Amino acid sequence: MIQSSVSNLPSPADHSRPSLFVAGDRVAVLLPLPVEVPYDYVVPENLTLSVGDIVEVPLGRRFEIGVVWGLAKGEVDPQKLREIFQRLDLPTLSDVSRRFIDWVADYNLQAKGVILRMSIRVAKSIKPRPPSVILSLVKNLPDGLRLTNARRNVLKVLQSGSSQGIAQLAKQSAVSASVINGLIKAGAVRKTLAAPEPLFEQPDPEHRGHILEPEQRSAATALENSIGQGFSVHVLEGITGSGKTEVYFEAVAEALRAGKQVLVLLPEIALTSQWLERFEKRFGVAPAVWHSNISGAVRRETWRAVAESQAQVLVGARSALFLPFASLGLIVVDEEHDAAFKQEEGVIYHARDMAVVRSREGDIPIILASATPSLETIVNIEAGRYKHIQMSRRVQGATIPMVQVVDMISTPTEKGSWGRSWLAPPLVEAIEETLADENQILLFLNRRGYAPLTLCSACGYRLHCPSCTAWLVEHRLTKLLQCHHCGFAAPRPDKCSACGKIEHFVPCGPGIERVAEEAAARWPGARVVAVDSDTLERPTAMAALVEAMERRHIDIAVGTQVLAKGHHFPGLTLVGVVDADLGLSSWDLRAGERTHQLLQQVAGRAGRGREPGRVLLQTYEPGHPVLQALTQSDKAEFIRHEADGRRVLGMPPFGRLVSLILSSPNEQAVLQAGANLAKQAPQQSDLTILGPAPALMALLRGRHRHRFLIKGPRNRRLQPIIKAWLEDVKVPPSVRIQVDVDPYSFY
DNA sequence: AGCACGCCGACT
DNA sequence: GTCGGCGTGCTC
Repeated sequence: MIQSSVSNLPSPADHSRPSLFVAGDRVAVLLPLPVEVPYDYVVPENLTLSVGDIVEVPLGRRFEIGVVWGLAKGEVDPQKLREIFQRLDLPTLSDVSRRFIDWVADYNLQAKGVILRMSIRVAKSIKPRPPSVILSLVKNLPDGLRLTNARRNVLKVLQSGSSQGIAQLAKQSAVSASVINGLIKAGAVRKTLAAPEPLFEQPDPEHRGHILEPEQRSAATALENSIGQGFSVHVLEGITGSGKTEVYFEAVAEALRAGKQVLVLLPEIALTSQWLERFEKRFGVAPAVWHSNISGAVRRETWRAVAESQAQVLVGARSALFLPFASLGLIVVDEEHDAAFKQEEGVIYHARDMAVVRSREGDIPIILASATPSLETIVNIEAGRYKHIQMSRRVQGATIPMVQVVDMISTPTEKGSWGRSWLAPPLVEAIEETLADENQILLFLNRRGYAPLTLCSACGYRLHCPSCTAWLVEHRLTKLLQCHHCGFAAPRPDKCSACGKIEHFVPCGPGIERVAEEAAARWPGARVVAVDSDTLERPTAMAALVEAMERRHIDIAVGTQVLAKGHHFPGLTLVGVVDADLGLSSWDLRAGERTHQLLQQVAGRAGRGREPGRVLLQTYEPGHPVLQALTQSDKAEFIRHEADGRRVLGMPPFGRLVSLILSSPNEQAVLQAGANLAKQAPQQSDLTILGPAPALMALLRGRHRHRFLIKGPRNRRLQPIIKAWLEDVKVPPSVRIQVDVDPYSFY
């Protein structure tokens, strides 16, 4: 849906103006702060700057880094102008990067500085990397050199070749650094400086070509041919197990041959050790990696390596899109349908859509890969804006799993010694057969913890979060009731605060811990694990789990979507979806589409090895179009149904939405602000404005929330209208207004 | 984002 | 009487 807005936006600013600035010039410097516009500064004596240079400037009583954005407009009181302090020895931000930042800020109605911050946040703490020190023996030892034992040791080590770094040589010769410094001073050892060692090894496009099947080969060729040919969007659609990754690796290889950098975006959750292993197998070395968990030093070196073209391939989560690539030649967005690409907090943007914009600004190809492309993407294919490559065969003879619906109305669960059951007889039977065959089982339930709700059996009081509109979820692992929205956690109270009864709280509904409890009770010999984001907190936990699965140390894994994405377990032949209806009821225009994608993905975990796979979906609505589409494998019909529904309502991708969320700890202030905005709401016949209304999550982290939803036709830019509206209305600063362009979640 | 300025509650 | 809480507003 980005495409249409791309075409009717003004073309990027003309950069033909002079790009060198000398002493006395006034330049605009964009700071990585919540500022809408660049600030003006004066270029000092002895400094020449170009657009994109990273500089340090005085701001108030401190210093801040910023980027030269262009010539100053000259509207600022000359009294206020201050001099740029210095140019930093960092790579210049490219024209493309700067245009991209401008575009993203405009489109998402965010302050430019905030977008810049995502690009250069780490630059602040980067010191120039010290050159590497090379120590070597001089040809003729100086006369009168006093040779001690320690000195002899050092010379002996150096005789076998030069050495790097004083500390290292000292260690090798078993002496202290002062001995080496003494030898340098005496002229026996020569110290030379060289360029720092590159930290990122170059991936080799010819390292080990994958043998592709004919369908994969022709897909790969189409992608390879797009490299170097300017902007294009290819959608690589292939069912799970069809080998999409190996296919787009060939496009990556082609970009490397052309000397270009490649960015691969994955949803955070799919960025796994298995993916990295596949990359290393194909290219000989690991790629550079970028996500929210990488630590300071690695982060800084990676940033620099990307900006200096040292790192040729970078794989990362959505924030990697804003890295200042010096010579980007290809972007791949894998699992493009995944809602995790939508950043929901702080700076709100959709990484897949912005990636398309980044490609267009850089005039390079982009590949969107998925087994279940989003409706937005499908509509773009049908309109001819995106090229479509389809793969419909699983590689290496693996078959497509058989999907079967378990109707929970006609085959209800039966009680057992462990209490209520969550597994209906047909699923129980399938599990027993699978256990007997010594194969593995995945029970999928997208609910963390033990029980999603706890209530008082005496009065019906439900335990809820004190600062959010949400139930507290019981976690037996930690023995705490937790709020999944704000992090509130407390032990279960003994006494009901409503009726005063003691010990009357009962868990309601299943989470993965509870299903695992049942499985362990039913099949005492089976090895059962429960896996959700809580149990995978340590970074090594996932790798350990994958290994345990591969070595068949686990029979039944009960897990949330952390288990459903990006993994390949050869021994897994049965997938049981405990509650296929979860997610269908929530009021969210993409609920059906998302559930379909998620279930398809889960189903794809089954039967990726030699044995055929089987999928059972427990549901109370066996006739629902989402489930019909899965059992009859009639995706096209489902998509048509989904598209028709949205077209009729003028919903995305056939219309545009912007959501405004007003929030404050003070409910009165929110109501007042909502009323003020409503009074001034733009009145245009083709716009629909809904609200203000309490948000679904009316209280979140102690803030009261009300929202507006603005709906307009697809060919209409809503941003200028919203911008004018928000500038018109004064809202007390205690009320925060979050603008969400193309909203995905509606809480 | 920082940082100062400002206006109201408990302290050496 | 001041110290300091964080609400508010500004930084070229």
